[in-house]
Amino acid sequence: MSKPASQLQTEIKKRQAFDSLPQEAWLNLVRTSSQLLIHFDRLFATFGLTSSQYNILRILRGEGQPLPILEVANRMIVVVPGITGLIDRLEQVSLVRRDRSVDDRRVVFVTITQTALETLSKLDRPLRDLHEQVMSPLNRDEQRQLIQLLEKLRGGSVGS
Amino acid sequence: MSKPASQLQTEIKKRQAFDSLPQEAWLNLVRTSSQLLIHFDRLFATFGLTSSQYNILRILRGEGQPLPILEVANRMIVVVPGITGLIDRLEQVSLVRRDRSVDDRRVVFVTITQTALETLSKLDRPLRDLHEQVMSPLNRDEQRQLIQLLEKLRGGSVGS
DNA sequence: TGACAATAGTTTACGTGTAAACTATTGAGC
DNA sequence: GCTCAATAGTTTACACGTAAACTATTGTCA
Repeated sequence: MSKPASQLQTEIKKRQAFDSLPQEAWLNLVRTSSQLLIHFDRLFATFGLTSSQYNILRILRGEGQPLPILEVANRMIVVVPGITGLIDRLEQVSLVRRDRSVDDRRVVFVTITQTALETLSKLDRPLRDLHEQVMSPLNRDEQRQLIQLLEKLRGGSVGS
Repeated sequence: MSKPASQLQTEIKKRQAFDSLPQEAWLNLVRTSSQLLIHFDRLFATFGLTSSQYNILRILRGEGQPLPILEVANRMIVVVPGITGLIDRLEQVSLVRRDRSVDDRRVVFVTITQTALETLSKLDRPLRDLHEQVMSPLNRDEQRQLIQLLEKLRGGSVGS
């Protein structure tokens, strides 16, 4: 029985050591992300939103004008068919509007409503605070280091 | 118009810079994890499994003996009600078996089947290779650095 | 102009994650 | 021995994410 080799290993009560260093890195990545995500989901929930819904609204606000549905989908990590239901639900609670384009009747523009803009502005501050909070275990240098490692990781080898 | 400040910023066609460093770190984390996850999902899919299903089977194999359902749930990140359906589906395709305990008739033990063990063993090598592959943009020192940063991040400030 | 490929979006079907309410069984205290 | 809280699991209801098949519209090219 060797001493507990790593934090993650202890957390998940794993008996053996990790199969490999890459595996340990990978599991740490997934676990950290999913664990911190919970806090953001909760914040959004207090405003009656989900993460995905918030992301859509944020994209629309950032753009400042109506966007075709598929363009919204492209800017999310979301796959095409999923976007329909998301927009449906946002439309039901009047956070966005759908408008068929006159130029090309295939495309549907999505417009953010005033209500949604107000909700978003109420969310800005708490969200920013939460970012600070979850990242607070790392100082600014470490945060920059992390960013650099993740960018390198994403940029490399495995396409798309 | 300032020059593109970061890779992620370019990827998501964001106009403004990030609101803050913690936000940038956070978004990098989520995006990296979800992006790499795709590759693992695909590998599991070629064996007719999902990530969650694989995780359950792996836990059962690691344990070497039947486990109560809630114990399995605890070792996953999964919330209690979710586990029922997962086990249901695995049972339908004969990868696990359910056995009600005789000592305490409330608890249900889950047992991994021989078929599942064989599937898992076929998966071991390709999975290990995939771990290597997705992590290959980082050398071993960088992987260790990443692990250390993530552990520090997870260990800090935000409870639960 | 008439067939046909490409594009935008929706529908359907399935697996999963979350929360809340519910059933069955057990154990503890009186 | 009976009541009652706690524990193990399931059910239900809803929001996604993914893939495949489908509709509607447009553009191309002969």
